[in-house]
Amino acid sequence: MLTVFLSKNKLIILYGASLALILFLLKWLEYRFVVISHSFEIYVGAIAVIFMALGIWLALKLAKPKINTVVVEKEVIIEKEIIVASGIGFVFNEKEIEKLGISKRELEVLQLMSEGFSNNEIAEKLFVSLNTIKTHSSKLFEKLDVKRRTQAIEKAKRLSLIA
Amino acid sequence: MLTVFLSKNKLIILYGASLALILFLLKWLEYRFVVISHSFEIYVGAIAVIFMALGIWLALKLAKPKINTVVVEKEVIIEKEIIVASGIGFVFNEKEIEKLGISKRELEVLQLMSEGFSNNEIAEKLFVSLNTIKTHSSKLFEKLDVKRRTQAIEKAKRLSLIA
DNA sequence: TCTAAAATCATACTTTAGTATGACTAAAGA
DNA sequence: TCTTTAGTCATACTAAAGTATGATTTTAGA
Repeated sequence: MLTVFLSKNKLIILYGASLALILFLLKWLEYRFVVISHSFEIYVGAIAVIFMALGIWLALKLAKPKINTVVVEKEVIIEKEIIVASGIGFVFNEKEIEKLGISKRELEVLQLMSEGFSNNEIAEKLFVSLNTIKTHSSKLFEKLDVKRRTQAIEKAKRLSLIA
Repeated sequence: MLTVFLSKNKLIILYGASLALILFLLKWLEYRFVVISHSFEIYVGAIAVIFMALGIWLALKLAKPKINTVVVEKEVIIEKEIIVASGIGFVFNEKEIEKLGISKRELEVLQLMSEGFSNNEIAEKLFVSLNTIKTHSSKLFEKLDVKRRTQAIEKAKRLSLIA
């Protein structure tokens, strides 16, 4: 019971502990700096920096962007190409994506590739390392059974995997 | 000139202004609270909260835009215009091709690039050397004002330079 | 709780891609 | 005829892209 609670709220507990630690640290800093004259600004600045960093960290940690793939299965009589050409909207070929076993992250990379971004630029955009993008693209090429990114783009567009 | 600068850096200026405002506010708060005894904690707490909020706001503002791939399914009625538009024939944007000064050979290379062929494969197909293809593609990138073949493909398709 | 898939990153390496520069030829115009 | 342009090719680079392999960490499911 307790262990379940612990594991389930691991993240929250971690945050609480972090906060407590920081508060303790701040209290200590307060007593250290308050005696030294003209250190008030430094103390306040430190707090500002620490909490801003904490805020940024929290936001980035908690606000994980997820791809909302809304599946609406309806009768589609007309072929994709015609729909695209008529500019009504783009229909992702989710069946094919699933069939090929392409993950969300891989799809993101594929999309950015098709927009002309380099691996480095994609890495920056997704806040991951270059190596990660290379790994993603390699797996992508395997799944798509292609050898190059240009081929991947061509095939992905043809199969309506990406816009 | 100045207005262009202002409009281009609107966001950055806004951030700067916000920061200045907050600093001003904090200074005021400092003088208000510092005289009142035992308000030190309140002041520090306020700073912590404000800067944490600022951090969260900043992170959310600057973080990666969520990719919401929403599948929109609409009832599509087949019409003559749509079928015609759907590609019985592709209309090349010859004006743009001429405007950019792209030669026939370069256009051939561009087309093959977009089909996913490597420089080597293109060279074989056109019965020329790899270096020739590299020269063509380099000139092509200059004329298209791009850095990579994937960008070239994206732009060329967007401008209907190729099918 | 245990596990498998997904995502991350690294190191080391090979292969393509792309740049810079210069040279040669053929064709088309002024 | 002279000049320009397109097309060809080479050498020598630098910069990306892609492969192989292994490791770690999340995340989601059974």
